[in-house]
Amino acid sequence: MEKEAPHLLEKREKKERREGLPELKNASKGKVVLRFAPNPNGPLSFGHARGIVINGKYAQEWDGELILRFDDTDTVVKPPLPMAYDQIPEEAEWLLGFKPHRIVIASDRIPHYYTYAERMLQRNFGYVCQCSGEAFKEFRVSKTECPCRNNDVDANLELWSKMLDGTFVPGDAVVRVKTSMQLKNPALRDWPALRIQNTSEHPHPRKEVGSKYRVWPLLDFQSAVEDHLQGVTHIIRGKDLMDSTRKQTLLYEHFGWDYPETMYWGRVKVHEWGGFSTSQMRRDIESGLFSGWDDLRLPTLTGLRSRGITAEALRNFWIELGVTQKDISVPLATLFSHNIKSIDDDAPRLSFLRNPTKLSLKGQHPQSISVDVHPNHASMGERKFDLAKGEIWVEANDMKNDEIRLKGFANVSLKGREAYLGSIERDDRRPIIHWLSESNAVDAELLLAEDGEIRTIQGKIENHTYPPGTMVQIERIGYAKVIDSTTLVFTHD
RNA sequence: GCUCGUAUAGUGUAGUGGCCCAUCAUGAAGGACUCUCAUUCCUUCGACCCGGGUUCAAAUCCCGGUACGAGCACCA
Repeated sequence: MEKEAPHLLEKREKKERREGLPELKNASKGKVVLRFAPNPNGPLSFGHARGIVINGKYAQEWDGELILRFDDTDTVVKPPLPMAYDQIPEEAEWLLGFKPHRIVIASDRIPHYYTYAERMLQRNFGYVCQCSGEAFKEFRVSKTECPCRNNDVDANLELWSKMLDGTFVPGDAVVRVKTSMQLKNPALRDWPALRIQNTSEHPHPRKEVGSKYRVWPLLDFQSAVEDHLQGVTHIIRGKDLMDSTRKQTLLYEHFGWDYPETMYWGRVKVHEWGGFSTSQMRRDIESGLFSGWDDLRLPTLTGLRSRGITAEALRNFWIELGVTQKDISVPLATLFSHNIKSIDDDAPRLSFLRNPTKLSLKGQHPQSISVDVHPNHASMGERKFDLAKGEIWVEANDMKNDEIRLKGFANVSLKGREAYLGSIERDDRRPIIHWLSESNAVDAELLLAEDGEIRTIQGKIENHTYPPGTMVQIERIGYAKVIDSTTLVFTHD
């Protein structure tokens, strides 16, 4: 047996747990093109981060390209926000650590979409439909073909020109892709590809586009054509777009193109946030409910960033969730644990006192004492507390015990507002508290997003010179982000 | 209603017919270290939706059920 079938004797290797993202099908090094296509109707949100991280990670792993595409083809329902065109690329770069390789703006590419729409009409796999939405809905449900379906090519071209020249107004006509009205899935039956928008009343917010076009492609058509034009090889997106894939595949068959490989992820909810939409956030900001897109309470990328969540934490978080099609609900604690891993090593320790109470030191004490900036990294230096005045601050809450230890300093016995110095050595298990010397304490505020509100906690902070944006750990409280020398934003425990 | 999809510990996740009385993370509990309620480390807890079938063998394949989600927009 050893000679004839040695493989049967070999102990099979223990399967190893797959690390990172699942294998990309049909991929070859250097030839992968992916895209992330948000509607620029606001800055990026937490959910968008998944699209950027996953697509970006694959692009990186396969030495390919990531396209950032603005799907800004709606000027009425979800009109784009001009600032988003600048902000999104910056946010994407912050999150990825590299710039997207290409940026495509759909509203710049309308002529291309017209070209393919005309080709579709000429080859007779598309038609101009003058039925109302209601009327077509009935055809769709009853699997019957609408009369417009039998227009000949010339008639369609004639109607198409009326769409373009303004003879038709929104609702008068749309261009449909001929699939089949017999398709099992109603969503796929002769789906709409282009429609008319009233761009005099609702101009496109980009000045260079404005009211230039009346006819605009719908997502499925625009995206399908653009993916082909850009040579996209893999589409990874939410599973709510599964039927989109099926619609687009039918269009690709008409054109004789090959559809990219696809992967989908399910819906993600965050326990603590529930649902939110870009449009709703936009209204709430405009009405003054939130201070801006970077409001600490908002699940936008910029909001999370201002709260102190790092790009690295976000990346690791989304990669850990992977690309499963399950609909999931994650607790913020998961994101926070990634964030702690990302910041703790570099976070200087700082004291912040809530309800500060002043005590006077009684007994012999040194003029100053020094403690580490970071307990695990002596290289980060020391901070020095000046004790010449013999006055210190502690949190009122910590005065419940009379016998306490001032961290890094000495044991004290409390008698009212007087603290009698005891052993310098730690010789018992009394509670250890954080404290500040009077001369090193500055009035300060700790901002905290909680239950949809921003609470301000007044207190005393240890004087420091860390630049804005520095992530610090406030001892016994949690991690925070430095706004200025006397303001902190609480990140998480 | 029609169509599509998903179902593994509290929460995520690995697993594509035998390595699985099921991986890893997070969480919870306990402990070690530590002059922070931090970090790090250790231990423990805890799961294959239900019912059939195929097979020598099923978390893995098939059928049915159930639950949840999505699409059926002249939104993206």
